[in-house]
Parts: sequence; C-alpha cells; structure tokens
Amino acid sequence: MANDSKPPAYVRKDERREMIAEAARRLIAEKGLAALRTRDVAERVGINISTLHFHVRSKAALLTLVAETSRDAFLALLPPDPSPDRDALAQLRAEVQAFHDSLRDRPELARCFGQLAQLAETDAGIAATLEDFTRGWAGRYAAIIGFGRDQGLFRADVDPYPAALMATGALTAFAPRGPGGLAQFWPVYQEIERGLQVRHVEETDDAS
Amino acid sequence: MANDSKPPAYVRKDERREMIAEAARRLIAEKGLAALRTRDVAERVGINISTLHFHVRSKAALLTLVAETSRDAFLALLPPDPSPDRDALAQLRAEVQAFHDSLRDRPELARCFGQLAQLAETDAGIAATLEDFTRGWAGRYAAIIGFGRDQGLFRADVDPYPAALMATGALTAFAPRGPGGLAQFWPVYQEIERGLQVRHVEETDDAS
DNA sequence: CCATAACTCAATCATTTGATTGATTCTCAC
DNA sequence: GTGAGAATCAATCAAATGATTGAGTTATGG
Repeated sequence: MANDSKPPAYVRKDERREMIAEAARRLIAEKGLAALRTRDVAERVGINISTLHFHVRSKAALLTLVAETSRDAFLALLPPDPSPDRDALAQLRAEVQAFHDSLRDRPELARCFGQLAQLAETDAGIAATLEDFTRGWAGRYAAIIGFGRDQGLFRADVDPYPAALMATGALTAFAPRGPGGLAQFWPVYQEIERGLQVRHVEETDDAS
Repeated sequence: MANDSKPPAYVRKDERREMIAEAARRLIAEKGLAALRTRDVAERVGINISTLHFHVRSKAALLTLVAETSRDAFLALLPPDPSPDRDALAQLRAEVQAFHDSLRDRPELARCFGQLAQLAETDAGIAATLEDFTRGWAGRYAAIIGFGRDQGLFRADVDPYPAALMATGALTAFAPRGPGGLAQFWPVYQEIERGLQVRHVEETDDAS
C-alpha cells in the first residue's frame, strides 16, 4: 500500500493545469484575489514554483485559466437547456436548484467569478470570458421566463430579460458569503417566484 | 491668480485622511483591490509615501479607513428614513432613485463595497463595517416593503426581509459595471416593482 | 535497453512593495 | 518674531513576489 499517501509525482500537463486551476480557485475564494500568490498555489498543489511556471506561463495566464475553467465547471452543473415544451416554473426551479447546489457544493466557482470581475476592467480576455458567461446564464433565465409568460404561468406584462437580470442578480448576491449563508436563499427565491407568477384572486376592497 | 494650479502643500490631518481615502477608493474602483498600492495612493493624492504613512499607519488601516468612509458617504446619500405614514411605493422609488444616482455620480462607493467584501473573510473589522451597512440598507427596503404591504399596495403574502434582499441584491448587481452600464437599471426595477405590487384584474380563462 | 521528450526542482534574480528613519519645511499660538 | 508641534519628503530597508536558469528525474516510443 502506502500509495494513497504518495500522490503521483509526475502528472500530465492537462491534468496538472487542472490541479493548478483548482488550487488557485480555492485560494481566491478563501483569501481573495488580492492575496493570491503563485507560491501559495504551487504549495497547495504540492509542486515547486518553477513547475507551476512550466505549466502556466505567468500569473496573468493563471488567472485566465482560472476564469475559463471556472466558467466551464459552472456551466457543466446547469440543467438541460430551456425548452418551450416543458413547464416553465419547473424549469425555473430546476435552474435555481442547480445554482443553489453549486453554491453549496462548489462555492469557489461563484466566488471566483465575483473576484475575477475586478480584473475585467483591465484584462479584456477575462472580461470576455465573464461577460459571455453572464450573458448566457441570464439568457437561460430570460428564455424560461419568456416561455412561462407564453404558457400563462407568469405575468403577461413580464419583460423576460430584465426579469432574468433581476433573478440572477438577486441570487448572485449569495455567492460571497450571503446574508446568513444560504439560509435566506429559498425565501428570496420564493419572492422572485411569487413576483413572476400570475395571481388569480386579488381584491382591493379597501380602496378609498 | 495661479492658485488653482497649486494645491495647498500643508493640509490638516483630518482633511488629508479624507483625501487619502478618496484616492484609494477611486483606485480600488478603477483597477481593483488586488492592484492597490500605497505608492499609487500617495501619488494620486500628490504626497510622498512617508507622508501617507504618517497619516495612515499601515495599508490595513488604509483599507479600514476606506471601508468606514465609504459607508458613511453612501449612507449620506440616502433619502429620509422609512415611515409608515407616507406612500410606500413613493418611498421605495425614492430609495431606488438614490441608489441609482449614487451609481451614476459616485460609482466608486458601490464598487468599493464589492471589492472590500473579499477582505471580510480575514479582517473582522471590515467585515463588521460591511455587514452593518448591508443589514441596515436592506433593512430600509424591508421596512418600506412592510409598510407597503400594510397599506395594501404590495402583495399581502410578501415577506419583507427576503423581498428586500431580492431587491437590493438585484440592484447591487449593477455596481461592478452592470450589464450594459446602467441601461438595464430601470427595466430591472420595473420588474421588482411589478412583482411586489398587488394586481387587481388578472384572469385565467385558458386553464385546462 | 536507450534516447528523447516531458516533467520536476533547488537556487537565484530583479522588481515591487509596505514600511521606517531622520532631516526639512510650514503653521500657529504666544 | 519665535519656538514648538504638525506635516512633508528624500533616502533607504527588508521582505515579499513573479519569474528564470540549469540541472536532475521519470515516462515512453522504438
């Protein structure tokens, strides 16, 4: 035995890069992007700094790698693409459930996005990666909300894209240590859902 | 004349600290917290590094100063405190308008909060400053929404605090260079408002 | 088995960066 | 005016940090 205590010393480039990205992602989520040091990343992976630089040219390249792999990892957690043929409310709930689970099981992902956003100001590549992701993600919500409106489940006067920005924006607020962790996640979602749905019997009997 | 080209060389401690905080705030908003250098702050203020350290003990103290002054500056921009005696919808709109204007006129403030959030993990003082602010800010929305419910303007089944988190979360998403700047700000608010308000005539005539 | 490529590391560099020291200049109460 | 305190700066330090060099070590195709 004694092979579980000794990870393989030699690892293929692709796999090593993934290990490096994962370590960097966690460190960013833990201590913040401002405190990210290439040395710390190497140490967490269990390799020498020069080995890290062999696999990832520079710190900027490392951040690009983190952005791309985080985006891919996050997208892989999403449910099937929106469809007009399925119940929109169920699709919305599945979408939100997937996001909730990602916050619970892989909090580094969403936190990384928040941290990397500050690089978007100066790094065009990261900006593109992030914007593509954000647009695509909100786009899924917009599609579902549009289907729900057409299905008569959601308000007829709902504007899908702004409503999608509202929903994703509200939920994104839970990424960086949400108010009381995830305790308020579902109550907040309940408000989103109630706000979108058609209400059938609502009377104003005390109007002056 | 020629007094507009030569700022006073000697400035009182309080004022200098405010100048330093303002410069740091802008730099954080521009290049991100990760790229903040005490040298750059001093340069922007137009003073020597040692002068900066004379006024602000350390970089950590600088960040604490930035957090506190940003909180104060932001709170000073808010409308009068919520009241059950005034129209809740008008109060909500005033609150959102104030936030919108702060994003437009002093974007450093909201951006700084986002950047400083990453320090909350390790710095308890900054964490407290930020959390106090967030709780208080969302609390205003919760109060207004509660009043609106009691006034019959908002849904009877609205849960004020989660709804407030939904609203502030959705609007906060515009702080770090929102999707297309502030272009989508009011459409998103429209969705929030519609979601909160009571709807009077909504029929389901195609139910199966 | 061997040679080549792929991977790893110890040692080191050149800058950057937060911070200090001690001298200098300005302000203001008296 | 003048002296004491407040504010400023040039010069410098020590540590941190991104990156490189060149010499090992391991895997793999032939």
